[in-house]
Amino acid sequence: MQDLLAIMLDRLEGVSADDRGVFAALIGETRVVSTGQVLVEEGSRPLISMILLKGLAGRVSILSDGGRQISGLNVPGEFVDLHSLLLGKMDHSLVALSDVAVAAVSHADLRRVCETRPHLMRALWRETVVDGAIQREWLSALGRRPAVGRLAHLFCELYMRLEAVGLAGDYRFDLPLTQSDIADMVGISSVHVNRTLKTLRRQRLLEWRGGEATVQDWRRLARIAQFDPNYLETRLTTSGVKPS
Amino acid sequence: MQDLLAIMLDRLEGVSADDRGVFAALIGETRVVSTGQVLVEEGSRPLISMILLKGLAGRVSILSDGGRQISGLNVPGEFVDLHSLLLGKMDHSLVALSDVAVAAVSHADLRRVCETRPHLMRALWRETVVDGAIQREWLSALGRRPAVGRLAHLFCELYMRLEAVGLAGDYRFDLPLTQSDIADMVGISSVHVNRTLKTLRRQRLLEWRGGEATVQDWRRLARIAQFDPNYLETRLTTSGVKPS
DNA sequence: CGAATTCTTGACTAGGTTCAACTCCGGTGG
DNA sequence: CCACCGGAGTTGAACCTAGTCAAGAATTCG
Repeated sequence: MQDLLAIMLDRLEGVSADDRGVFAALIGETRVVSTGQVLVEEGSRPLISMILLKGLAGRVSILSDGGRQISGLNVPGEFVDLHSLLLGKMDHSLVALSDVAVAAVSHADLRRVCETRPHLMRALWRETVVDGAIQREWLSALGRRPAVGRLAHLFCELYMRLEAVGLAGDYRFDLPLTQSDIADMVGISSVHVNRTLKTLRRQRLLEWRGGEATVQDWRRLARIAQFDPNYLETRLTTSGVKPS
Repeated sequence: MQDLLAIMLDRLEGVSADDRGVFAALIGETRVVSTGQVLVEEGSRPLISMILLKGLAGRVSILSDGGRQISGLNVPGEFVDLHSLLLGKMDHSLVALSDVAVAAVSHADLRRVCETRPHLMRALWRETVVDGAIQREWLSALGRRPAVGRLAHLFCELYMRLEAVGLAGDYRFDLPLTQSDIADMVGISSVHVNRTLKTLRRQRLLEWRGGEATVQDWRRLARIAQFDPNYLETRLTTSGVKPS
């Protein structure tokens, strides 16, 4: 968990060791939250932002007809709600999709430090912008890919993001979510997620059982997904090997 | 067009008159671009960012199967590609969806000014974050709303965004796009856009002909859209009346 | 005025939803 | 230790929303 903080710090681009130290000193208490709990409530006005150290957190919007959309997923080493530093009210909730650990940074501290450390501010800005790039890719998935493509794409993306922080390798990673969670990310029904996973399994592209996912054929999976890692590359510069 | 620059400057939050002046001085030549032309190419590494002064610009991603997704739309008074200041390669293209005018700001200038003017940098950061909030809302639309809801939502959003910069009022606004453009924004086929618009027209909720849109019944349209303006509010503080 | 988009509509198809039942699993308490 | 419980996963059948293909009407543009 501590190494994830290190990875996160390491990823801040163009920040001097000095600035990095100052930022590291702002990171507060670690909090552990269990599956299903709300980290930040829609409509609230947070005074802190959180760095995810363990588990998976999702951005959840509830529509007025009861529909649930998960508009983003965070993996360890990422800020979950850095944007709340700039925005007033939260336009969505943040929910622990698995058991989670987070570290808090107060907005007051962040603001103060940003005043005098432009490179640090820039690096934080960049984090939110990378987030945006991922969101755009999700938009293309929801708008223009069929169910198989959406699932395939999600698994490709998750593999690369987790691999970049050392939580995946050898085409395997933990994914302690329910099929309903996935359904709400890719915008299809949970029943259809189930059926679609079955076809991926039958084609020996992807296994996902007991919370562990295995990509059996990256090449073909990426093709079905129309996966182009370009949008992630920016964040993967610290990473080692990437799948081809 | 000049007033749009003024509006844009005015919207930068928490920026002193001094900083505002410095920023205004960076704004360069105006360029006019006609419908369908590419403003920024996917894969390029821009050295400038552009402020939209007139017309509509779209973020366009082309999938490897030829599908087109428009993952965002800019209205006058917004930066179209401010995020390119932080990211390396463009992960999508920017296209003039109508005849357009843009003003350029060089990245070198922006970087220089950001070094010494944290409040200005913060305001720019905020612009990109508001952009992200809109993207999230689009995600919910694509993931969890049926075709009518998506169209209704898009028209509600556009009305409010245009109204905020004085380009809409009295429930009318110019929308010089094709039905295909809309189709690629909301992730349905253009044929279905056509049919869906027809039902909205028949229900006397929305008219859109000859490039001009009229919301005939805001209340009901917003209900169908499950439109909650919360996510835009942040940007509407400068605006006058808002629809109820 | 002619050509090219764009819009409109119909008929058919396909992908995904819904509802409902049944299974599988981990946990919990008797 | 086992019986029970609840949540998650699996499957089938009927239905429906939206996609595709194709052709004709209406606009726009040169």
